[in-house]
Amino acid sequence: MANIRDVADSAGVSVATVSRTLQQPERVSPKTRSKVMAAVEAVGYRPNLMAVKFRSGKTHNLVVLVPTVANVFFARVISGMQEAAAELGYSILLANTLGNADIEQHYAKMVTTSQADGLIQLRAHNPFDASVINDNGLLPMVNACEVIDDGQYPVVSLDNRAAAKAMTEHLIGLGHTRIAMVKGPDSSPLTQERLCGYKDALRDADIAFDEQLLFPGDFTLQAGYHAGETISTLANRPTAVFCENDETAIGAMQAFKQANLRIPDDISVAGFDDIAFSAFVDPPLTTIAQPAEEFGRTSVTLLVDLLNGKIRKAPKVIMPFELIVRESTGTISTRE
Amino acid sequence: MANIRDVADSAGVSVATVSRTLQQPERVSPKTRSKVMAAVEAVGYRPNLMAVKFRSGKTHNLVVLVPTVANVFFARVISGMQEAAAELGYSILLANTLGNADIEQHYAKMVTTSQADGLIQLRAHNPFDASVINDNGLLPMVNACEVIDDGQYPVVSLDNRAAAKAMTEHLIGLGHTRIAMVKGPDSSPLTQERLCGYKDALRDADIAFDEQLLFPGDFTLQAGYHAGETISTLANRPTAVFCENDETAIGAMQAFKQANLRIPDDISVAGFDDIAFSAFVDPPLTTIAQPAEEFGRTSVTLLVDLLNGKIRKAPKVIMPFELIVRESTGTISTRE
DNA sequence: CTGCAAAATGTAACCGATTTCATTTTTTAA
DNA sequence: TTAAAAAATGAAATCGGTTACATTTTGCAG
Repeated sequence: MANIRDVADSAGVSVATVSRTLQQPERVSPKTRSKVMAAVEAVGYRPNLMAVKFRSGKTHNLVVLVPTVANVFFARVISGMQEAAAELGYSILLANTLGNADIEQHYAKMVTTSQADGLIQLRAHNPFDASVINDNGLLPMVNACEVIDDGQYPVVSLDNRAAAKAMTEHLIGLGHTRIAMVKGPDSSPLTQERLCGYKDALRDADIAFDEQLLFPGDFTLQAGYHAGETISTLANRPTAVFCENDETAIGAMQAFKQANLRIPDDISVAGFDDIAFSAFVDPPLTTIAQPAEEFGRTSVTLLVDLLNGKIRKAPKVIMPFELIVRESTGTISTRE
Repeated sequence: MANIRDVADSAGVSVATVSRTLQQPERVSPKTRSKVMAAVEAVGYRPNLMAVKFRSGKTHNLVVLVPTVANVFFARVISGMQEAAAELGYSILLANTLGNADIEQHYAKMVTTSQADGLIQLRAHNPFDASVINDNGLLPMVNACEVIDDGQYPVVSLDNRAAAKAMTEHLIGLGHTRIAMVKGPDSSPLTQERLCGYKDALRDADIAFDEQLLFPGDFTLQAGYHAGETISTLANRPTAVFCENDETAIGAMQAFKQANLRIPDDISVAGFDDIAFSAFVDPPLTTIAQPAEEFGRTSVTLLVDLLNGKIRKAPKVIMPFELIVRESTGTISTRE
């Protein structure tokens, strides 16, 4: 692989001149410039950006820790990140952690070992072990989607509580009073926040909260299906089910159909995220739309600002949500 | 950020000794070793891996060009890659190209500028421009899923023709003779290969190929829906529709339902890929399962072998497929 | 034509690790 | 006790760029 010295020799100039020709062409004479450019072509020079990054101490790489790229919502977030990163001259190092602490550690270490400038974490979990944090103070991290809101790091999130409340109110508005909820993992703050919003709405409507109407889930189709099966067989079946994400809702809908329940006549189903599939299931799913791509773009922008010292104290960005009413929710059937 | 010299000073040894302590502990005396380890702790040393990679000339980074991470099939492939890469000590640099040539170029250049050791391309397109190829001969690339089969690069693919033939035969076996096909982009070799398989099966069954039964698509839900709408209104409607991927099939199913067509009584629908959603739509989708994660794992393994010079000539790995018969395909309804 | 400022170019240090080769210290055998 | 061999350690080169500083060349005014 030809290096800058080869170019310099071939052009009969010094390496400094070559470097200048490529970085600040106006600083070299036109004659030299063309001589150098010709030499670059002649020897097939490609700069070793590893060397550049090493010397500059700036990698222009950003690590993104995503629980799973198989989650359609995250896929959209990532697209947004990629876009913003490209514009700002950064590359995304995507870590599909799959909930595996080792993988998470491995990629997080890229920041502490100068392989990346910063990190975006999409889970509510600090990937840096204590020793690192104590040694170096805060690390360049932005926390998005599912956040730890301790004011330490910049945060990009949704008002999940308000969104869940809005959805629950929508269901209440349709006349439902027995509204089940299929949760995410209890360890996830998302689950907690959305549960709070659900309770808020019930309280406001003077509907007693019933622990029995909560069903466990983990944001997968399978979990939704399983919850749906359980709910189908219930003696005093709820008339509406609010699922904490669309995958879960789609899984549950499938179970209801197999139990010969009509949606929404027998049971209303609502999701969260507005993934592409939601509009193409039968019936189309009522859900909460999140600006997923915008989450990604904002996270990247924020992180780059942080890296450039443009941020004093950790900002908290709350993204807007939108209630998307489709056909999976409706009034209680009179035929019951 | 503490560097190796700080450690050396703190421990009262040379940098060489520090390096050896960390790389080959058995080469230093136990006394020195503990002294150095203590110093490492004391100064909070984290090796600058950028420097290491620069010097060694090996980045242990692999670039992956994926058309879109929003495609659920690719999401699975990526998971497999990440897994294999982690095991082999490599990191994945994921480029969500979104069909954008600039992004593709940007990431491909990471290989030619020493920022990554190799590249995996999931599209049938050589991302390196001619100049690079001419200068350096073949670049370390593996082509997977949608491949350019010119024998230049290692390839990991499916026998798409055979798979499409198998699916078409399944439909013919159910009694269908008017079988529509919703294609992918015509520019994609996948489209071509699957179309060939479709024709193969028709020919074997002495069914005339009808150009009118081909519908354009681009692997999205929207395209499937659109094709489905068109097909619904056809005078001489086909009794089965073979879609070139699951997203398309799910989109088409939605259109059929809205046109009050029963699946599979009025029309059978088949997909390709066996994404997770396929089992959770109504009715569950008949499709071709591809070992997506295995695609990813194999691609990475192959690329690493290539990098280590363990490969003489470009191998061609054909992955197995499986016909998954669910409920979206059936015999023609007698009620017609 | 001379002198000086500005422009162009070159020399060499530097980034942080690894590694070769040289040197010192320790161990072993005579 | 001493010489030779082995082990431990250190000094310095190296990877490929960038850049501060030094030097040379050019341009222009007097």
